Amino acid sequence: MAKRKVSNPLALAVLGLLTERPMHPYEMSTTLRERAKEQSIKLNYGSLYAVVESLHRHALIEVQETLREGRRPERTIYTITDAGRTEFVDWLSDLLAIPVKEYTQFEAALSLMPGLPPDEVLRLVQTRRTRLETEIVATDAVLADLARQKFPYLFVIELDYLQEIRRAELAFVDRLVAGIRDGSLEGVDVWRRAHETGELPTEQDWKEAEVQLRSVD
Amino acid sequence: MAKRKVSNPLALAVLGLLTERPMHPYEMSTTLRERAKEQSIKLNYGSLYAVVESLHRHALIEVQETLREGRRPERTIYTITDAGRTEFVDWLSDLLAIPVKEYTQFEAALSLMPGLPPDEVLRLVQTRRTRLETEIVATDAVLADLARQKFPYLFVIELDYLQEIRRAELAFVDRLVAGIRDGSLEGVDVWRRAHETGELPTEQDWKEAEVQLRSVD
DNA sequence: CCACGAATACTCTGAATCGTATATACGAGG
DNA sequence: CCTCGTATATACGATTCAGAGTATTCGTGG
Repeated sequence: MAKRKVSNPLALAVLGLLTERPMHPYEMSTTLRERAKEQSIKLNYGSLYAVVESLHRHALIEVQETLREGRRPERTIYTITDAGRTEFVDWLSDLLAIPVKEYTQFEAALSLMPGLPPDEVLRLVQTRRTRLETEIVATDAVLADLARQKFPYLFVIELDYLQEIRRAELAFVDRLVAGIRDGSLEGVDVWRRAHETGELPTEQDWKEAEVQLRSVD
Repeated sequence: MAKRKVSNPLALAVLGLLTERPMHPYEMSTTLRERAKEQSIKLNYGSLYAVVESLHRHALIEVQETLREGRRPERTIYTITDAGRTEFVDWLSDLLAIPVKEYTQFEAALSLMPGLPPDEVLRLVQTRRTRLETEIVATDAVLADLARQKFPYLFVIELDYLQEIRRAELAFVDRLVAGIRDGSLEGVDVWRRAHETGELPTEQDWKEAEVQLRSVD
């Protein structure tokens, strides 16, 4: 997976849009919004204009024309170049075929979780559980509505993916809640005691785990 | 979830470490590495020093002493302040209790997927499937090894979470593969034809879907 | 039919973040 | 003696972000 000149996924979306037809940046942003791609691709003006400029610098897109209606700011309309089309296909293919490690906030939180006492964590993840479930139900309703309207599922498949992931997280959280509650989570006792007495896994313990852990990278 | 003065999760990890004992930045980085937290929290020098400086600016940590051994670069040893301890607990609690939307590359790719023809996508996600499975098996082996050594699962719980998520993705990919292959994926026909004739969902179609989709935000 | 607040259509800025390269010291191994 | 690996950072350009700033146009209630 070679390094890309422009690496923001928003740039991939821009290339995708320009594959359909020429557009100016603001139109890209509204189109993405309309199609709910904002859900899956982070969009903000600052980034959009920067990304477009960068694509232009790297000759993946080019200016078709710039025009002005009334006294509004100029609009610069871009088209995609052949290099751009190639990059789009190549990049998208990579993303589909090669899993890349992503860092989520929750993962970070889990790895620092022992910094809070178990009963506190229990309360917190129970809250998370509730919220997750609410989100899942809401999105399910939307998907059902769309299905009723015969809107092709294919174009909102990323929502379905999201749901699958959320459900998995929900399952994980449920296990965690149960594990803390009934003490079946291996290590809760140590954990609880640590927050009473201050005892934590020693550097020695880590040394012994390190060999295995290293291989995860 | 109020905005934090320092928002990089690496900063949370730094606070966590300084809760245990005073450290200098380089030691933080090696400790995180040793504990495989690098797996779950993105770490690079540039960010680490910047983040420490920022924490310092905001009085969440303070300099304990700076010392020099021989003619090596100086080491600046930091301690956590009361404000820092509070921030740590507060921030970590937030992350555990409140699900936040994260944008993954694969989600972006899925949402742009119709830009490639279905049979190409089939090939690509099959590749992904294989790689995912390999990763899952490898990490399972590591976890099993650690269990055999009686290393407390609690301290690598984030790996277990990762696995759960990966398995969910695998299940999703499997459904996708099957759906394209046997045509049961709603819309494949339209999709395939689009890549032969250029027909895509109209702006009108999107307009109709928009009401529902908007509510997902 | 007009005023004025809301929405539309953009641009700009400063700060945070990233990746990567570099400086420099020291100890160990060949 | 030379080279590597570990130790302890700093430098720096490019990217990314959040949100403020600035015009225009639209919608609506008086």
